[in-house]
Amino acid sequence: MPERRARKDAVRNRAAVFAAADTLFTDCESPDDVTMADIAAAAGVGKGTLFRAFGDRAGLIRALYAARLEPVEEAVEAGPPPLGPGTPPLQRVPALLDALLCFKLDNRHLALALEGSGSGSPYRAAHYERWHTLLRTMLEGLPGLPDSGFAAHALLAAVRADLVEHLAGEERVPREVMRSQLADCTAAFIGSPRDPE
Amino acid sequence: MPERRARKDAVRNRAAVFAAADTLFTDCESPDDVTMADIAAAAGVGKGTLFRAFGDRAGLIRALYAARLEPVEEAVEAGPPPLGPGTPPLQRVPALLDALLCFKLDNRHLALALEGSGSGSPYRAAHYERWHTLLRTMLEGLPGLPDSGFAAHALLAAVRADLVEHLAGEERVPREVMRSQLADCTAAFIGSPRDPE
DNA sequence: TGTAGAAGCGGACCCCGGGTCCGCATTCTA
DNA sequence: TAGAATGCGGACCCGGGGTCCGCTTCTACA
Repeated sequence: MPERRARKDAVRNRAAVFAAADTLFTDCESPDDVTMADIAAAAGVGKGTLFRAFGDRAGLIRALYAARLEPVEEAVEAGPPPLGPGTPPLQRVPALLDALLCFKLDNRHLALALEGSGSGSPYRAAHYERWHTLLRTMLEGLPGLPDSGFAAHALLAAVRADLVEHLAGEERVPREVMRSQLADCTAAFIGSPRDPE
Repeated sequence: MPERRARKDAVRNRAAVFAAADTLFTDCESPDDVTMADIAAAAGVGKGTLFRAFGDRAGLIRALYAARLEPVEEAVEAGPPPLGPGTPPLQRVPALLDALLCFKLDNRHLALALEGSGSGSPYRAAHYERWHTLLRTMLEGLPGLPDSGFAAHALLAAVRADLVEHLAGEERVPREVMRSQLADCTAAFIGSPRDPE
C-alpha cells in the first residue's frame, strides 16, 4: 500500500500550526478575529502550508476541536460510570449533557468557531451525529418519553456553544450554577430524581 | 420638533429594497448567496441607497425579520387564546413554542440569516429577549420546575432556526410531525398531559 | 555520499463581498 | 423659481479566505 510516510518538515509544520492556532483561539476575544494569516504568522509558516495541511479554515477548526474533544469521547466510550457505557440511562443522560456543557465552557471559542463556521450548520458535523445517536438510543429506553430523535436534538440544543457563551459571558452565570440548572432541566425532562410525591 | 418628513423617493426606494430583499431571501438556496449587491440590483437601486436605508446587512435582515414577525407578536400580545394573554401557562407555553416553530418553518432563510448573521449571536437580538422574558414569566407559575430562566433558554433552543432547517431540509421531517414532536417534548418538560399514574 | 525528483514551502496574488465616498440629481422650502 | 438640503449611485476601498508556482528541502536509491 503505497501510502508514503509524510515528510519530517511537514509533520513539524503541521504541529506548529496546530499549536499556534490552539493558543490563538484560546486567547482571542472572538473566534473570528483570529485570521488564517495570523495563525500562519504565529506558527512561523506560510499561508500555503497552512491550507495544504488542513484544507481550509473549517478543516483546521474541526481538527482542533476533535483533538480537544477526544478525552470526552474516550470517557464516554470506555470510561467509568456515570459517563461510560453500562450506566443506566437515567444517570448517563445527565452525565453526558453535563460533560458536553463543561467541554463547551472549557473551549468556548473553539466551539463557537465550529458551530458558527460560516454556512456549515452544526448539524452536519460528524461528532454531532454521534452524540445525537447515542443520546437517542439512551432515551429510547426511557418510559413516557416522546419521539426520542427530536428529544435528543432538543437536549443537545440546550448546550449549544453560543447559548453557553451567552450565559457565561453576558449573563455571567457561574459555571457551577449553570451545571446545576442544566441538571435540573434534564431531570425535569427525563423525569428522574424529582421525588415522586 | 424638527423631524423633517422623509423625501418621497427615499420612502419609495426603501420599499423597493425591502420587497426585493424579501423575495430574494425567500427564493434563495442559502441566505448567504444573496448578496447586498444582488439586492440593490434587484431593487433597481445603488448600493449606497441600500446601506443608507438600513445601515448594514444585519440591519436589513432585522428589518425584514421584524416585519414578518409582527403578526406573531400581535397574536401573542393581544390575540385570542391559546396564544394571547389570559391563557394559563400550561396551554400558552406550548402554543407559543408551536407558533415560533411554524414561524421559522415559514421563514427559514430569513431566520437562518438572522441567527447566523456573522458574529452577532442570536441571543443579543431584541426579540429573543422578549420571547425569553415572556416564556420565563410563564414558566415561573408552574410547579416543580427548575430555574425558569435557563429552562426558557432551553425551550427556545429547541426551535432554533438551524435545527428547524436541518430537520425540515435534511431529515425531511414533515411539518405536522415536527409540530407534534415539539408539542410532546414541551409536554414532557412542563409536565402537563402525562396522566398521573 | 551524491543525485534525481518528488514532496512541501511560502508569500505574492486573486476574488469576492461588505461598506464608504463624493460629485451629481431630485426634492422640498421660500 | 432659486437655493439649500437631502438623497442617489456606482466607482472604490479594505480585509480575509483561498490559490499558484518558482524555489527549497527532504527522501529514495545507488
